[in-house]
Amino acid sequence: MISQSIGKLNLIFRAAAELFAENGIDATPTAQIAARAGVANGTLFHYFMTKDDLIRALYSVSKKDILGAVLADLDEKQPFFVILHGMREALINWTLANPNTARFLMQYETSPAFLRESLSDQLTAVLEALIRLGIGNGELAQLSAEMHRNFILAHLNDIMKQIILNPKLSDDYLEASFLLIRRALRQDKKR
Amino acid sequence: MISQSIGKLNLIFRAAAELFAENGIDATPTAQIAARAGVANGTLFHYFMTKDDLIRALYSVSKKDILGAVLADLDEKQPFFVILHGMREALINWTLANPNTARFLMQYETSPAFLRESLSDQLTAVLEALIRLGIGNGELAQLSAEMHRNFILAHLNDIMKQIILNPKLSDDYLEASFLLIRRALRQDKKR
Amino acid sequence: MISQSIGKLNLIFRAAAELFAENGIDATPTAQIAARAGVANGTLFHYFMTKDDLIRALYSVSKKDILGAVLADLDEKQPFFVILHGMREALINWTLANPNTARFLMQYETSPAFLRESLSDQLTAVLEALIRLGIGNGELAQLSAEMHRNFILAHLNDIMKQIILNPKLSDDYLEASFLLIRRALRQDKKR
Amino acid sequence: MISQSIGKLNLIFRAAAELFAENGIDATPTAQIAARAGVANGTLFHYFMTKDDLIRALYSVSKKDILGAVLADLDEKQPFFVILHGMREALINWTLANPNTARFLMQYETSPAFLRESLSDQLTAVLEALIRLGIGNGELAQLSAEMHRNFILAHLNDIMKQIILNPKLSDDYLEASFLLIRRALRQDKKR
DNA sequence: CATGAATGAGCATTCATTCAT
DNA sequence: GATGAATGAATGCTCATTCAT
Repeated sequence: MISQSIGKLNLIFRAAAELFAENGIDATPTAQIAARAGVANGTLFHYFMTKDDLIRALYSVSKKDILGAVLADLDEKQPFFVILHGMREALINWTLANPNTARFLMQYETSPAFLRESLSDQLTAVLEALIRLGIGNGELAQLSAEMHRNFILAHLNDIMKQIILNPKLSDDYLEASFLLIRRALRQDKKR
Repeated sequence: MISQSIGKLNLIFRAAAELFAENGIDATPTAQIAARAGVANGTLFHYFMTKDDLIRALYSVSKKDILGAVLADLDEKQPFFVILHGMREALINWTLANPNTARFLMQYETSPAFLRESLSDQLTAVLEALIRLGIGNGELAQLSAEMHRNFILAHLNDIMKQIILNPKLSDDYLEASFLLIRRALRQDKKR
Repeated sequence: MISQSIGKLNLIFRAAAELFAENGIDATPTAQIAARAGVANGTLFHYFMTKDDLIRALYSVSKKDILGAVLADLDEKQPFFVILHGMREALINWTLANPNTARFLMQYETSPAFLRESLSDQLTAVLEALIRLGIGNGELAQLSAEMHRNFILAHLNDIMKQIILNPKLSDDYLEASFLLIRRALRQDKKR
Repeated sequence: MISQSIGKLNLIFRAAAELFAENGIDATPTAQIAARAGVANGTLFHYFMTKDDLIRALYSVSKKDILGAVLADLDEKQPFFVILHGMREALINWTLANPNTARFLMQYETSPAFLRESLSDQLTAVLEALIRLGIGNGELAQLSAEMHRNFILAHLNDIMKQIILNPKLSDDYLEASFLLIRRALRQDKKR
């Protein structure tokens, strides 16, 4: 057994994401997760005290992963829509590479348990900072940063959902839809 | 027994919507639904053969209700954005009046069970028809009806979610956000 | 509605016998019996206070019916084996005509509830009387009436089971098997 | 834990046989079986996926046991009726030693679920082979092996039932009843 | 008599969690 | 750490029985 060990913990995470995506979080027994991960039933509870712990840990790890991907290589010197386009592209690629995790995230963030927390994440903060810059330098319309942010987040969320339902979404469609965002948010050329 | 009978079936529907919204669909035992509805446990299964049947029936009824509200009083003679604005207003009012049902709908439509069906509803059809008219008479940009439709549905979905999280969302905010949609989709004045 | 009424009670009896034979006594819900009988659920409990009452009543009626058939036209003047052959023939015909009731009887008489009673019926009595006559006049072997009786009852029971499993049992087989009984029980010709 | 462990599985089998014999298969809740076996409710379902699985497994095990007992020490060199007598004795002893299992077997083999299968077991096969030998060497009457077999099986079944109802059945009775079988089946001395 | 909606105790089964090995 | 047998509280569902109409 030289080193094929991905680590049981990661095997569990992977199995959980798969099964949560396929059958739903509540509909997935821990025994099934352990089985697909190839570990014993009890092993899962060595890593996570409760099933809920596993869910929250998976959420935390996944969120960090997706944010890392979206916020990487972010060059604040670029124009706003160039940055946004890059972020969106990163999001799309991550979703294509991690469809199960994406589906798990969408599912979890709609659950009553999660909505009660309704935490604002790092993306919100970065986005708002960029938006303020964009409004300041005349790229974006004179609207509240909140409005811009919500609009953008709604779009990103929607794109993610569409990718999940149809991974072969054409580049043409994606580019055209980005144009709509741009038209909505940019400062009017004249006056 | 003067006449306070809303009917046990509706009591069950109401109780289910409440509890599903509060605690989640899977986290709600049928016994709890029956208790809150004020009926015996077995009565629930007199109306619905399984818990899943109840869920689907509630979804079906709720969907019909929300669509009825949104598509009522629809005057096709009006300009596109006037119609759209009216539909959005109806949606907002319905959501404010039926917050539990709204939360149930959002939850159910994210579930793997539902995504497998991924049915397109009456709203999709009506919207596409209106969009074609709008494109035809120059109100809307020369983009695919599909693109317009997805953009609008994403917005409506987002507004609904925001209303649920914050029912006191200001009219100013709502009007401004509608403007963004309009800017994105309208035909550019000048060529 | 001139007179097609077989009477709800008999409809219930018939439906119960059918379903008990098909699926087992315990596996048959009263609701199903009522449904097949074409009466309302509650109606069944107008005729029988409990399901158990229905079962016992059906047993009582069925037992009377089968005994009536087997003991009819019994001519005590005839030789023992002629009488026995006639009784067996009546039993076979009754079983062929009432397969469901026959299956119900066999099922019920094996149930722990019934075995606790272990009542001896009219057939036992009649048989023992005939046996004593047969022993007396030299037709039957000099064995206890109990032994003869058990032997005969075991055979009748077995024939009934075989008819149920295979209604087309040939006459040749039946006649040959009767010969075996006769050989077993008759008085040896020579001393 | 010195060694009194009979194994939970066997504890469950034993408890099930007892309760099935006492109260009937359908009338026995799994919770009661688990309780009498001294294990937790869930443990039963660790060994058997469903109650029906438990029933079938108990039947399979019991049938193997009784057949093992009846077919052991079978010396084909002996005359037919000596062999048959030995088999019957083994059956009687097994029934006396395992009354609960015996009652369970009789109950189960009368159930509609079982009758649908109506499998012929190893005993049938062995018996038929012996019968053919017996017919061949002139011990048995010139009748079909099927007829002999059914006659014998009916008798064995009846003896088992009598033992269950009255374990103190006298040896005299048993021997006399065996004589009847012999008279029925043996080849007539004189041509 | 007849109905069938309503009841609730009872049951099979599930599953997160524990723990001795 | 790792295992998986064992646990028992929780849950969906069944069904004999009741009763108002």
